[in-house]
Amino acid sequence: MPAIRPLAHDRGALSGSVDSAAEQMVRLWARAEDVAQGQVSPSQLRALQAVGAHGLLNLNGLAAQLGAIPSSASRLCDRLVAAGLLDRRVSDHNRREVVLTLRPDGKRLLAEIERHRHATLTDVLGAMTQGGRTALLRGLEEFSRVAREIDKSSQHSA
Amino acid sequence: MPAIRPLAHDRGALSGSVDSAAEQMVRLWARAEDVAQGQVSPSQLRALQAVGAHGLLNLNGLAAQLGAIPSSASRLCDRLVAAGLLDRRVSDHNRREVVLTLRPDGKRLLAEIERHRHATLTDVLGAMTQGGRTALLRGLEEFSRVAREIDKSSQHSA
DNA sequence: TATTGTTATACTCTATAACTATA
DNA sequence: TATAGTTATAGAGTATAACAATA
Repeated sequence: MPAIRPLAHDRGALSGSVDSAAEQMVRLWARAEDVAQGQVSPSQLRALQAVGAHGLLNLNGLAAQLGAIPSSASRLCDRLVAAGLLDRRVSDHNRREVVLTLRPDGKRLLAEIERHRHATLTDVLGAMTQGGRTALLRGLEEFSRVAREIDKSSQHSA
Repeated sequence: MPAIRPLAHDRGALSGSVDSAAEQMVRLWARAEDVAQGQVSPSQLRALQAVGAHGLLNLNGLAAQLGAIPSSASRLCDRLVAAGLLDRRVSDHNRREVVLTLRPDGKRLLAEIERHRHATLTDVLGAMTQGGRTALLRGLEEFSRVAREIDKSSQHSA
């Protein structure tokens, strides 16, 4: 705790501005997933995204990614398999384990969301000034780098 | 559709960079709500946030804010009232309507999340360079302004 | 008759606990 | 015995449909 923090007040005000401005970005980000509405539930989508991000997962791994327990993940997979979006088969190396992979329709769904998110973002960026775009990119890149570092060090202390 | 878009490729690449950088910000934003885990479910939290943002709401209004139907909102309110976070009373002006307001514990919960979000954001901003902070603020403010405009005009066409 | 909510009913999501199969 | 998953069972979230109360 430094004895003198002359910028503390300004920094608090700045984070308030960033906070409210970031809200719009968060909203836009989340709305891309609306294209999956009617096809899969939010939970099912998170499961597909977890499998998509990790390539191969077993059931405990999926549960860990979702912050859920294996039985919940198992039920989720039941429905995703029934919907033809996910493949669940016994591992070649350990017959206790299952291996979860995306089926083509599952991959298509994730790609569709990503495409939609990218298109919306491109629209907004295209309507911004060149200086605004440059500033946003610079600011976000430093932000995400610093946030990752802080995240890492706080996990060590937890 | 303009005939010539020389910047189309660059713009697409830029939105990809912004996309991945923004992901970290979205994650940080969402994590603030983890402080409510164990107290209320995500759905209940969204309901509290909707009431908090609008001050007064009737049940149809809440359902509209949640993108749900009145019966679902009614059940949500049952549990929030039982938990002492929400107040549901008959309107003075129209005895068909109910008026939903936050109880002190409900307000405290939302304030706690906001405080946590603000603190995390302040930590990250404090670890950034002055130039990075300025760029981020400028970029986000223009982004959110433009995104709101596009949102508004797309609602008109929908 | 139209509007505002609530209540049955049913399906999904989730957790706990008990179970099977494999190592 | 420990590990990986699955299957009862139960509570919460949600929608449809039927209902009561008010305007």
